[in-house]
Amino acid sequence: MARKPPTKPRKNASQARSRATVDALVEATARILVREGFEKASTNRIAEVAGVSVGSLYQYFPSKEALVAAVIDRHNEEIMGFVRGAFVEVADMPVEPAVRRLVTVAIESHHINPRLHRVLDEQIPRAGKLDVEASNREVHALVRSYLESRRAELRKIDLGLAAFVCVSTIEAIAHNTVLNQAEMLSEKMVKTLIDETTRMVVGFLK
Amino acid sequence: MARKPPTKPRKNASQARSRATVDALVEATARILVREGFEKASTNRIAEVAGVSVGSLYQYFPSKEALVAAVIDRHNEEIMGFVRGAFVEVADMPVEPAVRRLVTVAIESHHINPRLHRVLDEQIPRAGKLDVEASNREVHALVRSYLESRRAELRKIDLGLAAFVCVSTIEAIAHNTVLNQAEMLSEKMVKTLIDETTRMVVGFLK
DNA sequence: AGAAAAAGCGAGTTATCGCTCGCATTATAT
DNA sequence: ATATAATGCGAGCGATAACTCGCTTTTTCT
Repeated sequence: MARKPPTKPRKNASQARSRATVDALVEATARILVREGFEKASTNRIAEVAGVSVGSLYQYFPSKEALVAAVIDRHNEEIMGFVRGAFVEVADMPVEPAVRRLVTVAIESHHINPRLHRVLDEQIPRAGKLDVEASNREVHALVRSYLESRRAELRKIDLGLAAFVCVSTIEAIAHNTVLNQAEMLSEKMVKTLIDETTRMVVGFLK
Repeated sequence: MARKPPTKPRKNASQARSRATVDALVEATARILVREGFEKASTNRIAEVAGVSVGSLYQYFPSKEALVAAVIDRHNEEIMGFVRGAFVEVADMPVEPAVRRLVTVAIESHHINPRLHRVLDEQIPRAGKLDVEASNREVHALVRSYLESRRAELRKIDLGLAAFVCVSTIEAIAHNTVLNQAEMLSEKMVKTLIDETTRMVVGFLK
């Protein structure tokens, strides 16, 4: 008897239907954030929408913040999936088409879940925002290493600085395009915008 | 007798020491945001730090949000003061030095109260963020009208689009420079960054 | 000086919300 | 079958925070 000490510190991994519970909780949180806003996302409400009890919620998430962080993480990973794929695609391309592709992907990736993206951007008090910062660093590193591989095509410039400028620029334009300009963007406008952004960045690098 | 109906709807203008009270409240809010963070900025605490009572607070501000909005407004107006000045300076300059000046001002303006700027950016759930949006529109209009006045120097390009790209780019680089890269920036690095950003934007426009 | 209005006060009300805890149900192991 | 662990439940506790209200103090006006 007494195989093991019951080990119940809090927030354990899962191995069956508990997975479903965790998923339901994260999904419910995302839905509430989108449909009712951050303020309405109380733990009781989240549990209710997820169809589980508050008690269950606290078995898997030590705090409300952890839950929101999980939503952010999930969304972030979706986007990073796209982005990493783009860098693989682009690895052997010359600068101009590569930049064009990356700009396009930056804009597309903001379309994954724009309503959630907006809420996360505008309403969530990201204290440490460790995840986002990690993604930023990763993107920076990816850009930098691509630029290194194409150094021959580029003018003399510090690659760290170049990567910083490229990432900031492309991200900002993609972000503002999708979130600020509402969704009233014609296909053609977007095409023009991609052309112009590409032109600017390529002109800067060469 | 009965000169006027007592008119006490809430949140009236002021005409004496009440100005001081209002100022103290806004200032206290800003200080708490910077020193203790958004979560600690309760109305009771704000009143305490301002040296007034909660009751007085609610005579001038109908809600906590109104107070935070006032802080945002004040900070925004400080920055917009700089920015408007820059556009006056720049009005008769050719594109290259004008862009250089605007990039410099964008970076400088993030140095006005960086700690507050960071808190407002990271911790404040800006619901409508009407003020910020208004500032954005104003900056966009200023850039656009400058570009119009220099149309002869520019390549053929839609000026609205050009303004959008310029504003997004310069703002993002300034923002990331001051807030993300910590404050570990040498004078020389900043100079290089201004050079490179100017080069990119000017190259894009011409 | 005296009255009325403006400004200020702060204990208390009300409500919400994060989170716990003891117990019930379901799955796994022997 | 029965013990043991895993999962789930939800009423309720404790804390906190936004905001009110009746009252006092200060200023303004005549």
